[in-house]
Amino acid sequence: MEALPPSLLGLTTYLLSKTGKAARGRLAARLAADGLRMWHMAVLAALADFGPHAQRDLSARLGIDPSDVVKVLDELSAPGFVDRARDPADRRRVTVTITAGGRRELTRLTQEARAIQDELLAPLDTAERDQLHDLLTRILVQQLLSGPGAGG
Amino acid sequence: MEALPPSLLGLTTYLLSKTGKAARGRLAARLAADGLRMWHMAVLAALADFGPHAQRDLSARLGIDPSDVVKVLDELSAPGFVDRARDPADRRRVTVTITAGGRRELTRLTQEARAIQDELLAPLDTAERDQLHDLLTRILVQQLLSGPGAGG
DNA sequence: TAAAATAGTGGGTTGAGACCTATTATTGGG
DNA sequence: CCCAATAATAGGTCTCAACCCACTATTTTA
Repeated sequence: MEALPPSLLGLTTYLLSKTGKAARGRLAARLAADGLRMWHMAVLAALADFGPHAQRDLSARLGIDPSDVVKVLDELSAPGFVDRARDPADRRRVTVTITAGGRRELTRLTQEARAIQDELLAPLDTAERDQLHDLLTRILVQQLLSGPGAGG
Repeated sequence: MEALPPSLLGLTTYLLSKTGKAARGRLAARLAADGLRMWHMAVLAALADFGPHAQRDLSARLGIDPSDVVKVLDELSAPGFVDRARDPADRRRVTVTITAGGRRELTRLTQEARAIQDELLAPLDTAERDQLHDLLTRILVQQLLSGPGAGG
């Protein structure tokens, strides 16, 4: 087994990048089996957790370009995972709502994500998994604060 | 501040993917300032840590396609970071060696990677950073064993 | 009520990364 | 000595993600 360069393995940045890629890759593979990608799951999750959104609000919440939201929703509404309805109060807006089928799909995807997670985190015991989750959460929170809307 | 969906934040897979992307993104940005990408740094690190390689060996060690190695080396030899010399013992092979300039560049890149790391891991204390590094290392090691050359 | 701003949409571009094939030079086995 | 395998190389393809601009419909504002 050819070893990877210690210069790289010593960098947490590199480890994060590499394990993150593995996580993303596995998740993406499962999503692809349903013809979906990452953003599809994120949009379903946002709609399930926070209720109906105008497309613009989905864009803002998830940090995805408005024109890309359109495309993702096109693909989510085709199999009936979301409903798009013109907002009668402001007819420029389209209110997006998750359907029962969409919720079922999200549940399925979430279960599969947990299965992937169990494989990925196999070398860690429960306490270590919680620890990892906590550390990553704190990093991400800081990212969100210092990143896009910094200084608020 | 619009919150991200808890459905996603509860998945370690998602956190890994997200923080990994942040790490990769920041590192890539610094590399891009020197006209380099991830693989350039990985190749320099491999050459610095393990000495000269035939291109095929670089390909095997880093898990990068042989034809992509060619392109990366083209770009590393232009600024003089590596030397390519035909192997006299087997004239099909090209022995790639890192130059003094290449080592200097790698040192610079590594320092910048550590600076990025300090920003990224700012919310964690030293013990927590070590802990994170350890957890990620164990995940990655398992990845490498169960992944490409599994069952050896 | 005319002009400016906003929401959604369609149709692109770009860059990275992974992968694939054909070609040339060289080596080693039959 | 001929053939198969190997090393490097050139020149592609494909997907994903992240943008960006132009256009239409609608609402808000001055």
